Amino acid sequence: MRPRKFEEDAVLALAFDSFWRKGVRGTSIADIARDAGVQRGSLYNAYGSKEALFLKAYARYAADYTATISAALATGTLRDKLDRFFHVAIQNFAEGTPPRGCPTTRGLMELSAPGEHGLPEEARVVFAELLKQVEDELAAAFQTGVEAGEFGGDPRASAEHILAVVRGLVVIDSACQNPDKLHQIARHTIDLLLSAQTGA
Amino acid sequence: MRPRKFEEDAVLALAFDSFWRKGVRGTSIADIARDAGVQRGSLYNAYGSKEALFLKAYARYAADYTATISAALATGTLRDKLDRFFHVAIQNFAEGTPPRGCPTTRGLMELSAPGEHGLPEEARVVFAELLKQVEDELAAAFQTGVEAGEFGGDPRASAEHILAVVRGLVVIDSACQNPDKLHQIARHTIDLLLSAQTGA
DNA sequence: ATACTTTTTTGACGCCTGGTCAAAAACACG
DNA sequence: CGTGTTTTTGACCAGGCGTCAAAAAAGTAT
Repeated sequence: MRPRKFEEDAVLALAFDSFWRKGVRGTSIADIARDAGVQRGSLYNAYGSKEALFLKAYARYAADYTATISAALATGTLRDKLDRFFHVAIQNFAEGTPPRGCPTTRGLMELSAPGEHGLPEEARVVFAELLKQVEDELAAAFQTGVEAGEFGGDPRASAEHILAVVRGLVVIDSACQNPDKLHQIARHTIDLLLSAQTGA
Repeated sequence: MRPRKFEEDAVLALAFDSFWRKGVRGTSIADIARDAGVQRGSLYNAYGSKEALFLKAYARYAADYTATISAALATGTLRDKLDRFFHVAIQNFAEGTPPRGCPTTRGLMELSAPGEHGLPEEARVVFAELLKQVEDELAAAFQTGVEAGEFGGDPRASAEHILAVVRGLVVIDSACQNPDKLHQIARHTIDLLLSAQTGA
């Protein structure tokens, strides 16, 4: 056996940074190879394809992201949790100049029809799992709120609602580049959910 | 002068269909040229670049789309309007097998940083205009609702909220391919907005 | 130590894509 | 019927993904 000459984790981090900023289709293997000081062929030998490399790099990101979300939903009142949730979610994609955007959302829009060239079905599953996990954690937070008498609505429906709004914020930010507006919408969403169904 | 040999409108329609299904980066000029029975060079002569061709094709789509939205918001109670709005919006991107997705949302995620290769800043402006127009029409519908005593919330904030949810539905659909879930979320959103702030 | 095995690395190759360009062809107009 | 303008055409380039066979490097067994 011969060991890898390059730092696998460093390459993955570096590659994902580019995928994050420019999308999968927008980044070339040659870019990654140059930045990493590695030959293109080595990357193909190690990962097989650009899409496979992306999936491996995305797994690292997903673990980080869900950990951050979990932390935001760990303690405090339901309102505290939702405030922090929106804060970290918005920060994740609205950060940087220009903002990096959301790799999950961008990835979902880069999915290709079967047979076409692009992100494979496998990627859809991975993206869907991340969304599901976030939704589940939100639902759990609402459920806790119900049990604590803070909330009277449907936990599942509310979680789905929040998830939709957050995904929408990603898209809206790409169009209008105005973080304040995002936070306004987030605030309004929280008020709507908490005020409407506190007594039910 | 020598007139164009190809039907400009037919080429634009054909091109946009491909952009819609596969994204701008995912469609090649060669594909469009082959489908249209036109030489690649002719397209470059007529439009200058793939991005410019997309922008021209997108303008046709945008006019159609906003007309559809306007029609949905034209008559009936506020609830009727919102029901129809979500219906046509969801139909627009969830139709087809596989669903075509939303060209505006996909386009926003294909925007490239200045200097990079991809959809230019000009495209962002066009996308933002479409979103703004939809938001304005929604706000007007809410405003009418306020004047008719059907609604007691903030028209602008409510319009922004709806817009965010719809954009989110596009993304969620890409991940989970379940139109029923989309309509559930839409229904929940409408109920939330209308029930919470009817009396205020 | 030396040879063998296994894996990685390397660099050349093929094919596709966006884009350019100059020459040829087609049309309108005087 | 010529003239001039525009479109069309086809060759060309750079850069992108992916492949492959040969070379190099390391572990392992003798």
